[in-house]
Amino acid sequence: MKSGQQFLRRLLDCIEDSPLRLTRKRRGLLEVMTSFDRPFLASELLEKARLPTGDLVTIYRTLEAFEGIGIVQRIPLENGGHLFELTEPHDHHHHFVCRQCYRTERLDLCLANDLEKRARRLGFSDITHTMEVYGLCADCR
Amino acid sequence: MKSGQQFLRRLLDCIEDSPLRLTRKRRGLLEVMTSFDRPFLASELLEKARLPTGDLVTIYRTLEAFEGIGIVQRIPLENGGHLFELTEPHDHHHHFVCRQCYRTERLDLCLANDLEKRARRLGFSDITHTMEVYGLCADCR
DNA sequence: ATGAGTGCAAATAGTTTGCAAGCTG
DNA sequence: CAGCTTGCAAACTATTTGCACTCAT
Repeated sequence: MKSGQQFLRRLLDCIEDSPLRLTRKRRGLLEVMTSFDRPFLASELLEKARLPTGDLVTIYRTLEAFEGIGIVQRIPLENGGHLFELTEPHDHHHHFVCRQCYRTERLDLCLANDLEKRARRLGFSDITHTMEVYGLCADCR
Repeated sequence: MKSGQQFLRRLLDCIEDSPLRLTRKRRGLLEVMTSFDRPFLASELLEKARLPTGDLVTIYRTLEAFEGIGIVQRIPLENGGHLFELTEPHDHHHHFVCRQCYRTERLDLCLANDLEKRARRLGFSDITHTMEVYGLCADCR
């Protein structure tokens, strides 16, 4: 529940400023996403959303579209799956993730600059990076 | 082809010092693994190994077992899959990974201490972390 | 009305599980 | 010779693709 209306408003604006179409479904999904108090699984979003109808495929495509305009960030899990997080546009950051309950804490530390510089020096382009910390949170221990 | 015989010898010793059984199959797989000049996919190992017989299941179980005693490291890929790397025992490190050809470069930078300290402060235990840099290598660009 | 978005069915990729048979210490 | 290992078949999870239909602009 990221501070409510103004946040939602900014995200809606962000979609309208993008080439994406603001459909009823997307409006609905966006609203449901703001109601989570933590990053969520695609399946959790589907479950909580079940708008008129709903399909995991649409969830994935929507998340991908939103990720493309920078309002959704993807958090890789140890098993290959992902958590998704609705964020301020292009607010890149990392997380501590409980491998049991999937609760996360924000990790304010990012080596993007250093890593990209090193990667470029090695001849890489189109550089991205991940950095996640997994553990058992106090509640799950 | 990590410097050959002495390396292989150390790994064999490592297995013998572990609770794992040193079977003919494992000996064979270990040898094939040393013949790679870069981290490999489970399927690549199967293909190159095809010892008398061979099965992906056994590849995965062997990799898991070797990972358990610290001579195999797992490199997560963007799509949820993994590369595997035969290393000196417990030689934890990270990588630059080409998302096209899967060639990797070693990344000598690890925040394990800092990250674990922060995680513990947040109440996490059994802490692990990942940090990978993905890009297109010079050859693939 | 044109093309992006959606639902349904089906496919994929990578990995895991169960169980009977084989081999190692 | 007990029990770790292996093979085979099958299941699974998360995600993707193809195609016809629908809806936003």
